[in-house]
Amino acid sequence: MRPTVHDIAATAGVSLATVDRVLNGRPGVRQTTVDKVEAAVSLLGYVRDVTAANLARKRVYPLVFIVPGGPNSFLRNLTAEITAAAQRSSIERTVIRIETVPPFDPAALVRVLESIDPQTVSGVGLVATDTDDVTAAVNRLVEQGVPVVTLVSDLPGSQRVHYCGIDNIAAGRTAASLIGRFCTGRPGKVLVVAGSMKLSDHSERASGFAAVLEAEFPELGVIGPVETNDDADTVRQRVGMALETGPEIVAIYNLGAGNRGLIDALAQHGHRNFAVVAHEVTPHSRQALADGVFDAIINQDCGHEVRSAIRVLKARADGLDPLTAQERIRIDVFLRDNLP
Amino acid sequence: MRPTVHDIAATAGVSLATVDRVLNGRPGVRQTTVDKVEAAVSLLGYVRDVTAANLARKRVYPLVFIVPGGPNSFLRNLTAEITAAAQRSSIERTVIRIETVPPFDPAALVRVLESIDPQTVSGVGLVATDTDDVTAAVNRLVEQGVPVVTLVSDLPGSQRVHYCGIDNIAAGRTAASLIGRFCTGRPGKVLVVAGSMKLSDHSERASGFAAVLEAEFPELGVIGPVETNDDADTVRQRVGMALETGPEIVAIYNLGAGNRGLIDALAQHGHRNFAVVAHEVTPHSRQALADGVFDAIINQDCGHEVRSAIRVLKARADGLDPLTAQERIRIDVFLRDNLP
DNA sequence: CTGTTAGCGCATTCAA
DNA sequence: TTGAATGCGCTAACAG
Repeated sequence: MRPTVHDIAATAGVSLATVDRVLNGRPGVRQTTVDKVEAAVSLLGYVRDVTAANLARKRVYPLVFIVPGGPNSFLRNLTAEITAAAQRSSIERTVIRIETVPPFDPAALVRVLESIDPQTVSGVGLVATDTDDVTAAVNRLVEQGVPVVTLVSDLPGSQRVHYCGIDNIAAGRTAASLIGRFCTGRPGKVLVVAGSMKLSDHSERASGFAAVLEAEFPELGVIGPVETNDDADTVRQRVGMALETGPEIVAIYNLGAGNRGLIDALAQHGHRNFAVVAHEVTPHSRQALADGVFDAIINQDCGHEVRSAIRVLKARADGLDPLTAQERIRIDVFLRDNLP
Repeated sequence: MRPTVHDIAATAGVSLATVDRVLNGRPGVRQTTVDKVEAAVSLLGYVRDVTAANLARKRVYPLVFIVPGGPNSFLRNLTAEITAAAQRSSIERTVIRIETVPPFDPAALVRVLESIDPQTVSGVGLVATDTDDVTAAVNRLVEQGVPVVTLVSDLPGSQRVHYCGIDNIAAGRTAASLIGRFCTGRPGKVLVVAGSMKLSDHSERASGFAAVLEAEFPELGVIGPVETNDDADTVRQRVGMALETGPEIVAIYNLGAGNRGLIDALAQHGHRNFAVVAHEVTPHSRQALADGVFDAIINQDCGHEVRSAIRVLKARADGLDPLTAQERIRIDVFLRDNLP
């Protein structure tokens, strides 16, 4: 039977209220009494029953998630996962609000961040654009005591308490290994397509990719990255142009969104045995993988990311830090055969 | 504010005790009263606060895990994860007992299963050998009302309530795709090494592998599977012999354990550019991947498996079924670059 | 068949 | 600076 506050009170020779004050670090207790209580705690090996505490306190965790809008399948899926989590709110004692902002608009992000009331919000998650104003706004919030986590794309220089997403440098390296192996010695160029180098996830993938390609597959060179703002039409145009004018292209790595455009361009071109690696499983990319148009998809499970973000935010709101092992988001590599 | 039992009692015009009886399906309530209460429940959209219920009931979940002993790194890691979960017992209201049995010994498994008291145990997890006696013992337990889940290796014909592990057919298919792509048209044989075809995970991997190889890479044939009982020494010997006598071997797929033996055999042989795919990240296999001896590792996260098993078992013990989406165990594909 | 009452482990008024 | 008493949402005796 694990010890309770009653046991602590008894062995320390004080009342429940005093035990509670010490446990929660509230003022108004003489140092000698504090010591007595703490002695009893460590003697009995007391650990607080968080569920009982939350019950007594009627604790709820008001959380805000800020997600870019727009047609991006992956982000829509992310939003859906947040909505699903919101549905489970009553059982998880959370109150989740989703704020949609225009994509690629740091100023809008900042505006929402600044509108957040530190008194009534116990945690914030956002898909960040890596710019100074956003970093500053995040830092301000953290300094006001509101834990902030980044989702999908990190804010490396900021005070955010956690990043819920994959290691994008490793993801880029993985893409390079796959493409290098799939080409097996055939010399040529790899066309790299990105959304925006202002997104830290995109720039990290690009650098990891280039590093491995240069070091391990010197027979392959890089064209790009060409930036498309994650717009499918732009992807289609830019890839189409590149394929026309660059007959030496043997592989394509799309490290951003807009896979639909890539698929269209490839179809128009009557694809000529390119090795193609892209990111994120969506209806389109899944079909392309099944059809053999894509050779591999690198994916992050945004359901995991959302659930992890919520766990981390709740834990930090209670002043404790969560099990990091459980919170690592994996780089999924999907071939046609292990698609879930 | 979400409704409580008090609200139900008030709108149904009955007492708390009656509400409780209806909610928990206890007998001794007139049908008309039951209806009244249920009407109130659905009217107010009541959902029970499980944490409060567990608090009041002093609920604990006594769980038994049955794991094969022996030197197998993966299984030792699995055991470690169960132990880690047991450490969190007090907070998760579980009481976890680990039973170690000799590996490849169905009779021992059956003996432990039969020793389990349905009155005092609320759930069982086991790494199963796919034999009739084990299936029968599992079915008996389930019929006695004890939920049983399989870990790592399933018992397809049984009444087990859930399987916590990867889709092994897909895993085998994935291995075949990787090996096929890595060999790129070079004809030859693939040596397939397994522990025992009595393990459903091994036999499923073998069949998935063979299917894809045959359909998509006809230039590659299969040698094996050779069975090693997951013993590293046996693996070393059998692989060594095969490499001596089979100069046409261009790739190796070890779908079982004993990677250490494989690594040794390859080293002795002065490895001649084989494509090598193995299962499970362990200290040895990780090193082999880093050294370029292995080309890919297919992995299952046994920490996830254990935590999933516990969630499922707890949920079933309470008569509810868990979110399946969250409980799917993924097939991890690790290259040198995305090793965690 | 139904209701009253006393807790589960903890937090929090309100007095002392 | 400390303690007694009440309640969070739910379950479980024990009465009626």
